[in-house]
Amino acid sequence: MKFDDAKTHFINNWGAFGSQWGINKTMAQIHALLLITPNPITQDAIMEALTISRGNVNMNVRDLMNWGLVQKIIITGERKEFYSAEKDIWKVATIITAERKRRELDPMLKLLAQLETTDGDAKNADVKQFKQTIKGIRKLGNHANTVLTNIIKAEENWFLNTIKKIFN
Amino acid sequence: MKFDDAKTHFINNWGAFGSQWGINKTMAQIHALLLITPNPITQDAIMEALTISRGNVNMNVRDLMNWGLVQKIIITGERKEFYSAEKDIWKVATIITAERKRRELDPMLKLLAQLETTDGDAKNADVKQFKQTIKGIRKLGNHANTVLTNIIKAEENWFLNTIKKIFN
DNA sequence: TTTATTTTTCAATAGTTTTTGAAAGTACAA
DNA sequence: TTGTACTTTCAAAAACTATTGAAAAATAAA
Repeated sequence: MKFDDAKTHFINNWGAFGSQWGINKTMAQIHALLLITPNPITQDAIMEALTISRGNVNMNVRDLMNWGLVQKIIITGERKEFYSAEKDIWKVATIITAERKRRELDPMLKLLAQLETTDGDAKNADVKQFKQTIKGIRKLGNHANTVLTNIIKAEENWFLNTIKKIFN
Repeated sequence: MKFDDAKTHFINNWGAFGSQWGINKTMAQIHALLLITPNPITQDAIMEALTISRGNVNMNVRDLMNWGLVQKIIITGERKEFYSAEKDIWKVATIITAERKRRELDPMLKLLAQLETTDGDAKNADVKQFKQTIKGIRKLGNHANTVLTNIIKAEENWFLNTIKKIFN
């Protein structure tokens, strides 16, 4: 496959993939573009590469920065602002994992803990099933929480250790 | 919290949660309703419980059946069809994991394998970064693939063993 | 077979999310 | 300070997704 075709394929598929996961298609595409672009680029370059509007770029780049996946780079002598993505895929995965856990799993566990305190006739079949279901989900959720926390920690430690090695 | 409030809370939050994951809100709500309902219920009961249309129920119940999360139950003497959800949360998680892997991860890995064969000047910085990014994602993807496959297998074996125990 | 009941389909409608682009806001340089 | 280059905002429009409900199809009973 020709390089330019491959690039387009990657960006578009990454966008489609993101949609399935509740991530804005354009955000995923911008992320894909920045992942395969070695040097920081401007908002105008993103606009042109993906043929999308200025506002759209601005909004989604901000979101990517909020996720911690993209950084603004100031280049001395340049008036425009440049953007660059974290390129280490394992670090990217850790950031996304940590962020989704914080935004989704943590609130879910909080809700489930609340729901477990529901009162109601313990002999009623509906109440029984409700309590059992909530308990099951909470157990699974707690398990996921432990696993994810460890993954996140392991990666952070690995990253810190790498940094330490570099500066020793 | 009163039982009925808790029920409503659970169903609505599960729906909102599903939306974040690219799952139709109503589908997630129907699933939640069936999870906490001990006995099989009809489409009419779902319509009434969630105040949604007949067509909507029919469509989303079919989707849930395609996922393998819900079964149609025929009760002798009853004209209507009844529906019931798999209640074992670990089994539910396994089904969802297996299905999402099949629908999303597998095609993604296929694409990445293709993209890795891209030709282009190996000294060009853009080509270099592209290849490196694809390679990184593929490695992570393969890792995820291994982990998920093992989780799915472990759960299936556990389930099979349980079945065997019952019939021995 | 005919009739009654239930399920399924799908075009139309409603609702939601994304995108645009022009105007307002900032920051830099002369 | 004023002008210029650039960034951000946000109301309106477009695109996309979900939902309705009535008609068609399927199924079971009479």
